[in-house]
Amino acid sequence: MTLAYPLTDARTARPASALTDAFERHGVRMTYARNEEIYAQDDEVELLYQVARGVVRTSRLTADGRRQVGDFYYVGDLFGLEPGPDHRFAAEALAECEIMVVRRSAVRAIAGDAALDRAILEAQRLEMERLQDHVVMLGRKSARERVASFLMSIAQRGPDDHADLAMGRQDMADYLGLTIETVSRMLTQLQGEAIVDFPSSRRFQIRKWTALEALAA
Amino acid sequence: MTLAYPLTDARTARPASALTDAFERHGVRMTYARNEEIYAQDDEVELLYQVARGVVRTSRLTADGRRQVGDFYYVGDLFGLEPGPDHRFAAEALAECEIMVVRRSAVRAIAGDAALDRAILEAQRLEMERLQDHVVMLGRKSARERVASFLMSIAQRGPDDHADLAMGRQDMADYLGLTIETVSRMLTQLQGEAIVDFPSSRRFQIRKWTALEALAA
DNA sequence: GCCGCGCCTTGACCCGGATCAAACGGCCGC
DNA sequence: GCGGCCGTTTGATCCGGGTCAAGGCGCGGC
Repeated sequence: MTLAYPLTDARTARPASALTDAFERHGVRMTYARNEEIYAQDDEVELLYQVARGVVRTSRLTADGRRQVGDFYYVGDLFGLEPGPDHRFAAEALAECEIMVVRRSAVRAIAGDAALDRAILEAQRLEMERLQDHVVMLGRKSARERVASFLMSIAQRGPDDHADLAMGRQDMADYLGLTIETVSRMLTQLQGEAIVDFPSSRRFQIRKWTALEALAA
Repeated sequence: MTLAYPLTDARTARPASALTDAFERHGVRMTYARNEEIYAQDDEVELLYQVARGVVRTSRLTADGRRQVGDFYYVGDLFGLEPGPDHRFAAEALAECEIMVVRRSAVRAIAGDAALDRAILEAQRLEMERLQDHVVMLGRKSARERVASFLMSIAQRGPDDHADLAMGRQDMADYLGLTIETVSRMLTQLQGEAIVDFPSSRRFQIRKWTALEALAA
């Protein structure tokens, strides 16, 4: 993802500096290569993570190899906040990433840091709301609607109407509960209707916001 | 739901008495008729609820009338724990219910009640894990697998292998992201294979646990 | 008993999305 | 510039589950 403006948490639209400070003071900066695993499914939950550069995806593999992507995390986002004793989703770097990492115990030790506390609660809230939306989407939306919702949510992150997809078609498909072919077809279809425009396969622009909004349902 | 054993929280297998006490002291007991709304989608979050009798379902309606059921809550379960300022799912009584209700502010006032705090955290953890499982199910499982998982999860609640469905086929379908006809067909199919047995439409017994487990994936 | 009403099941058909297969296109190494 | 590779698109076909339309069945009212 290209950073169009200074380091802020795009999801809360609040400066992330207080949070970032806490991570700088108490945490470690790690670098992960493309597709490298940050933590595994069933790993013990003991760390808290923040994206400093790059994009992260969480995913879960079923016994027979089907994959469901949980979510994507961008610069400033906290992740790894699962409430149970171990991770039910793995986390991987979508592209080369820098991740700030702190131990849960360190978090507890510096509890009272109001900015950090607020940020964690806020991240948990977002996590849950996105899970709820994900359930509704997977349970009740058509392929076309899922793809439209996805493009909307990406586009809403940036200030202008041009946006970059950090992930490939397979990751989109596994997030949306579809196949790669269906995702591709829906994109072609939306482009054919001049609702969106893809100058390249990873970059797009929304041409008809209202049409896309109506589809996203 | 028929109570097979004394009032305990079936999901945590811990006696619910301490929790129940807190609700008795600080809360109000309410009665709701079948299909009555306990809180609405978009209502402000201000209360905390516990099922004392009956079964509750949460659901969300899209603009064009499609419905997704979030989850079902049984005797002892806490619900209404959404972290945002307002409810994204409504809650309704599946059958006649008694619900213990306390204000969030009262909860804050008696914070430090260790049993209550633990119970709330535990309920939040369960909520999130069930959302995660729901996402994987809706994203990546076939109709047959979804129905099988659902029956498994119901059966696991009770001590014996006979179980009652508190909900009708439409509620199951809306939980599983299917239609009522598909749910019915899958049940007939599983019964045809002697994996489960339905002596009546709301009561069933699992005959081949391993087969069902394999299906539930 | 018998009717009526809700809920559930069954059947026939259709369609959206999966599957299988091939072609396309951007990008990197040479 | 030219191959080869990987990710994406496109095409043809299939099939799981949705849709539409009848029955069946249990239950309560009369």
